[in-house]
Amino acid sequence: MTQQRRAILDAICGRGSHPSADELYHDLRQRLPRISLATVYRNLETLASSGLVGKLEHGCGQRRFDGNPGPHHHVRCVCCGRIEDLRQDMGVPDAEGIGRQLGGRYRVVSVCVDVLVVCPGCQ
Amino acid sequence: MTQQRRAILDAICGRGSHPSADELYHDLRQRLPRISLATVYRNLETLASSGLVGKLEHGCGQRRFDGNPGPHHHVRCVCCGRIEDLRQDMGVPDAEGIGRQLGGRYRVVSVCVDVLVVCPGCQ
DNA sequence: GTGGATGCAAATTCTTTGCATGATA
DNA sequence: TATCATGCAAAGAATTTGCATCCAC
Repeated sequence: MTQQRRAILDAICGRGSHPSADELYHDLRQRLPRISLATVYRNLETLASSGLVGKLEHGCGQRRFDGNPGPHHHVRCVCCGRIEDLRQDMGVPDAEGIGRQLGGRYRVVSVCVDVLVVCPGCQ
Repeated sequence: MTQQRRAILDAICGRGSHPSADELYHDLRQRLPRISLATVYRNLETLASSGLVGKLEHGCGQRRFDGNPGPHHHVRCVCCGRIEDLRQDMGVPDAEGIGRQLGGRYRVVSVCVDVLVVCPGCQ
């Protein structure tokens, strides 16, 4: 756990939002002016594969990361691109429930729900 | 509706899978050797915005397109990357149901569910 | 000291755009 | 004929990789 990796983890958890690698990079440079974008990408990948952060592939061209690695869903505004966590499960079955419905041939890793909306600010 | 656009629509509907722009491009060159990748991208965008095909942003780095534009969910294998349609709704509330639960402040456009699995072939 | 992590730059990959030409209605 | 679509090539954007150096254990 290098100071860069810790700073990246702090930055992503401290934000509470769903930043892109580039946004994190610009934030981090205030604390660590010599940090490189490659380090941000490499550490996000490392942190994601060890389950400490989540990776969102739903964006328009650019990947977002999530300081909350637990299972939860997202609301994404199709106008401004902002992503928010969905607190309740909204009645969506969890991985086990979906797995049962699929009949056991698949091992279900996770269930990702993305609710595309026009948010109040964009209407 | 040019012959290129029709060929692209045929190719994506005829496949039944969820090809990337590049896969479609290579398929199409057998019929239209002079077609360009830019034309494929432009037409997929056009077809998607007129609702004739679906766009999947969930892939790893590369966008996939869907010949079935209606609302339905997907199963994606985290090993081989294959995407399949999920026929049943699996008990997931539809856009209206989610909209009600969100309390009316958001206009819900669609609900995308991605079930990440290890498929039978990859286990 | 050793192995993994870093910074930098270059390379890759996917996608979009500019522009002259060609096809369509 | 006027308009929109195409092919080609170049540009752009996001991400990854090669490599020498540096840091943590």
